[in-house]
Amino acid sequence: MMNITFPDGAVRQYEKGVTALDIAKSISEGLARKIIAAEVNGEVWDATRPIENDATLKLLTWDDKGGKSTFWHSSAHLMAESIESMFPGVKFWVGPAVENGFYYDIDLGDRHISEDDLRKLEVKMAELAKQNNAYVRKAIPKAEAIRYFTEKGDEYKLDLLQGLNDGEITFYTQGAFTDLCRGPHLPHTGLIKAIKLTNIAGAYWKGDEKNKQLIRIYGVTFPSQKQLDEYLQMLEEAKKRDHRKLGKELAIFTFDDDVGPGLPLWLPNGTVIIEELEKLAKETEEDAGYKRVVTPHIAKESMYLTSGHLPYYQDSMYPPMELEGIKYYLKAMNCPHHHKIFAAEPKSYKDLPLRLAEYGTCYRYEQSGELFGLMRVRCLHMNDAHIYCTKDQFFQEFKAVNDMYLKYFKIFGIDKYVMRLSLHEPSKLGQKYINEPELWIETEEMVRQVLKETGTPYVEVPDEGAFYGPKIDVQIWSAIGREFTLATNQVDFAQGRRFKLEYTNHNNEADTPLIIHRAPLGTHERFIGFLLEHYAGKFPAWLAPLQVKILPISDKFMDYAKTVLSKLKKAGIRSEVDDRNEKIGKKIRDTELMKVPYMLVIGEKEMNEGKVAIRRQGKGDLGTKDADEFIQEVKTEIEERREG
RNA sequence: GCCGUUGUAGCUCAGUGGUAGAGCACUUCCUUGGUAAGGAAGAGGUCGUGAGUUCAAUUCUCAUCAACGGCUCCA
Repeated sequence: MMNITFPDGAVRQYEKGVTALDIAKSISEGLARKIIAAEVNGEVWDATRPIENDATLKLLTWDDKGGKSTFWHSSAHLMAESIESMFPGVKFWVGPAVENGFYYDIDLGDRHISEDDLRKLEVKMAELAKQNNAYVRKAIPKAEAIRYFTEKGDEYKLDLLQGLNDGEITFYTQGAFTDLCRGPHLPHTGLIKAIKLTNIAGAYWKGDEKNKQLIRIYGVTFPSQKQLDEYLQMLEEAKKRDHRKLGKELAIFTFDDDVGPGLPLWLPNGTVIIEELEKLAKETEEDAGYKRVVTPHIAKESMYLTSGHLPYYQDSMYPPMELEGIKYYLKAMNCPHHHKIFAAEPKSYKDLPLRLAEYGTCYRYEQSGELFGLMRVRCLHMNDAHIYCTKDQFFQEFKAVNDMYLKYFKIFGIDKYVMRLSLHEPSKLGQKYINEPELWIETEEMVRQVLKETGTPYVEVPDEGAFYGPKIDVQIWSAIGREFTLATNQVDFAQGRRFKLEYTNHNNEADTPLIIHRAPLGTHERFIGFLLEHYAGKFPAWLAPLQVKILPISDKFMDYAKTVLSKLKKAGIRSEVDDRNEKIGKKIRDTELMKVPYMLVIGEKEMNEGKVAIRRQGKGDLGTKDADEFIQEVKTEIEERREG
């Protein structure tokens, strides 16, 4: 007998060789039917794998994270089985579970696969699932495994085997399909009740674009049709707040074929938002001791050679224009221009920290397939600034930037993000990263200290730094689940030297400043794209393109409506009168759909009493108020940038 | 850039080898109506672009451009 300890601390005795599924059955049949896998001593195991020694045990169902990923990984095997039956002789790479489902990477040889094939595969999978085939685990000696896949002619699995040690290799078989796999898996295929293959994509082998491209098929499965339906419903809901859809509906931005891909045109409504954001940035930066500067959109090649950007960035810069033998590039970043401003006049330690800010327009030639609405564009307006400081000032300055981030996030109510400390990768010094090993380690530690001492939660990620230093990125997710960097705060110990930036220190010696690059509001493009989704288009009054819409019940009240309008305008509130010949219900509906924060319904009663009937978007009728009182309240709400 | 899908009116989308339709939006008229769609009439498209097959192409084929879903990449 052996002791099995459960999550609640209870200990029960079982025969050696018992499985988690047996244990579940001993508790209840209902539970046993739901078991997907088990955590044995903290490791996820097959529910059907015998337990031979004392262990802690947690039974995993669909509701556990480990349960879902096991379910989806097993689904990937089931999909592979149906693919192999439809396309005999295909070769498989890997088929992991992902955040929402699973995929399998496949080499189809010369064959093609279409959306229609996915529907056929779904049918085949459902048919195979119904056979309730067990997933059978088998330990295999390495030599035998190599023999198996050599006979099968599958070089991908042989490549995988190279990295594995003899004694740790297992095969899993369900039905007619056998795969090299660490597991774990479901007890049997019958648990997979609802199947949706979502899309076909190309994926480079081992994620390297120099390698052959495999076909990746994504899918998602559930233990019941109801859960699949709910999931698909949720995806539909998410699409409703996609910034590309809202951007069109609310007339925020547009693209035009003649202007070019990735070059957004900001419509009047979007421009209002841009200007409000710039106003916020300018106020905040003024308070924080920044100086504003303005720089040209182009510069000579020599500057980007000095900065070192050219060898790293050339592929994502628009090609140069050449005049009189000199190459000019559209700027892809503002830093070098700002460095030149620093260098324009001799500096003393008394001038530091020097903080230069600009909403800089940059152009980056992103690959066509990478463009994505406003989130990934080729023309961007960056909330940029560079802080030049001494090493002694660094902590204070970096912390102040961090505080500015948090202040902004509070204003916008941004709470779903991850701060990511991006570090260098020592093996790539001199290639992806500037070859200054000591400085990397030193500055990375300083940044880490700021995060720790300010109690900012963060994750560390190697091999994500900028080429000139470590950085903190703020990661967010779009409505459809794609991850983006919203804002960035970077250390730069390289460009100061490259540009020979110097200041005279206390000892009358020349010294090189440290540089902080920071963009708390990222770019207008990505930030507004994010805000559209964050607010689902319902901007707080201070950001709303139109803040108040006056809705006269009939044109008899038009004169009074115009009186109210002129008062609103005088108070600096963006407002309009709906003077269309429509019924009030229609005017309200249209204004609600345009997500205007305040509607003023005006009829005979309001006109006679000098009042306005207030309706708040999404909240309905708020009753009547004296017109002047309403104006004062809205004005305050806007000035305080309240969320509403 | 690569793999896959799509491209019809301002928007959302039907449809067809014999040069096109709906709803909303728009214009005009009727209606002056109190908190999410009043009624009628009208106007609007060389069916993304270029070539090919055909007596005939928006429809079939190819190329190209753009968008979308991924990969790679990134603020």
